[in-house]
Amino acid sequence: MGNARKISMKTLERIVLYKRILGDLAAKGQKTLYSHQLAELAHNSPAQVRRDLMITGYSGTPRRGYTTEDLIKKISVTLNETAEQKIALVGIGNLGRAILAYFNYQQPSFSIAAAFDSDETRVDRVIAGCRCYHLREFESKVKELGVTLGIVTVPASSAQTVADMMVSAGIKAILNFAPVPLKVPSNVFADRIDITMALEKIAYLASIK
Amino acid sequence: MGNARKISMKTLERIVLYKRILGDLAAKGQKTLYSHQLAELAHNSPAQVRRDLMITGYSGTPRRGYTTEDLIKKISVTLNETAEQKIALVGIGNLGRAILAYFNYQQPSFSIAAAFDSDETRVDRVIAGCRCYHLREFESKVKELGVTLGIVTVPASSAQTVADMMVSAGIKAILNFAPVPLKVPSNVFADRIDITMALEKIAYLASIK
DNA sequence: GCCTGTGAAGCTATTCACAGCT
DNA sequence: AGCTGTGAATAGCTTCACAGGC
Repeated sequence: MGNARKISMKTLERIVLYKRILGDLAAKGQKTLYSHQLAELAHNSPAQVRRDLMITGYSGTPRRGYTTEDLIKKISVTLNETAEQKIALVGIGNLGRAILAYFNYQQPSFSIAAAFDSDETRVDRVIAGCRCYHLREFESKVKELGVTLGIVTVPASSAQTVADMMVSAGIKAILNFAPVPLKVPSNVFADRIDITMALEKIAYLASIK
Repeated sequence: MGNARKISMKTLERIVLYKRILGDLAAKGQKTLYSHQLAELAHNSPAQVRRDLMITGYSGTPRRGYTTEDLIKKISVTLNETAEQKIALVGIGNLGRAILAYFNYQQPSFSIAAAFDSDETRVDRVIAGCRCYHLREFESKVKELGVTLGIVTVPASSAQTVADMMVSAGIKAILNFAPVPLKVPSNVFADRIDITMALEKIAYLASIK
């Protein structure tokens, strides 16, 4: 589904950040801003900001800069945020519960439509407004609810199995918190957030300072 | 403290991943491996692996590849993992607790030395083996315990304040889970893990597939 | 033969610098 | 005067391709 002028991964990440920053500014009533202001808030350069915004097709006006609301809208369109996408989370452990709590009370733009676990003691209840099912119901629920995104918060040993289930249920992109890279077909996208690796990275950076 | 032949951020991230993969293989008894095997496990190319490993100074032998244990050791040295670094976590909410639980039972290589919160009802107890203190004790405890790394799991509104406290207590690197970029002096490193942004990114990637 | 290490090429991303607009 | 948008230059990263070793 694409008006997709191909966006690079790095630009994509920054644009998502710009959108959030702009949202915060808009909420505070700021109507316009310059590339150097956005750059300062995003911790990068004005040239970088202008270059990134080119791909949205939005043009600011010289002298007045960008109109906050218009730019937000243009970014949303660029990111194809027309249809709300639904999320399925698998792995109702500590981290899974934390993510459920985080989302369903402070993120309006996304919703976790259902959560799953293979442990009978964790299912058939509601956490932070989200229904929890046994993993055996995964495929049918995903199809019934029209889920397109998956979050994996199971231990490393079962992450790949869960990813395979997600792929065969038709999920198009996966966010994986397990400390292992997932193997998925090329029409599915898998990204990983690995807290231990992030710590090792900052530990190194601390050690050379 | 540096034998630091400058490592780029991307290489650093991959090397950390290699180390973990190698650790898993070593635990399974694998003694040697080739660049193409490591590449497959890390989802990148053999040339990339060999290029990355150059920076550790370790040489494999042609025909037999790399010796798992030796390579792990060499990577550890490259990452300056001589002195164990201690971590302070601030923000004992759902996510903070999940991280405490995750670490202190399955990560031997790091330890969260103390946790802090400004809410009186969350302090003066032990979670997953980690003592919880009121934020007012932060600086003295950090100095007493020799903490060098910080994890921020407070809401966006107080993240910068907490980061400032960390900086003035002498912490050298910060891992930030709050959805806002932190402003820190250039001798401190701040990295961010932003779950919402990660989701927006995969949502976009799902939408163009 | 089949691996490693690495110079060189190719590619991607960032920054510079300036014309054009208001 | 002071901003934007964008070619052109630079810097950074990845892949190619091959000499050298076992």
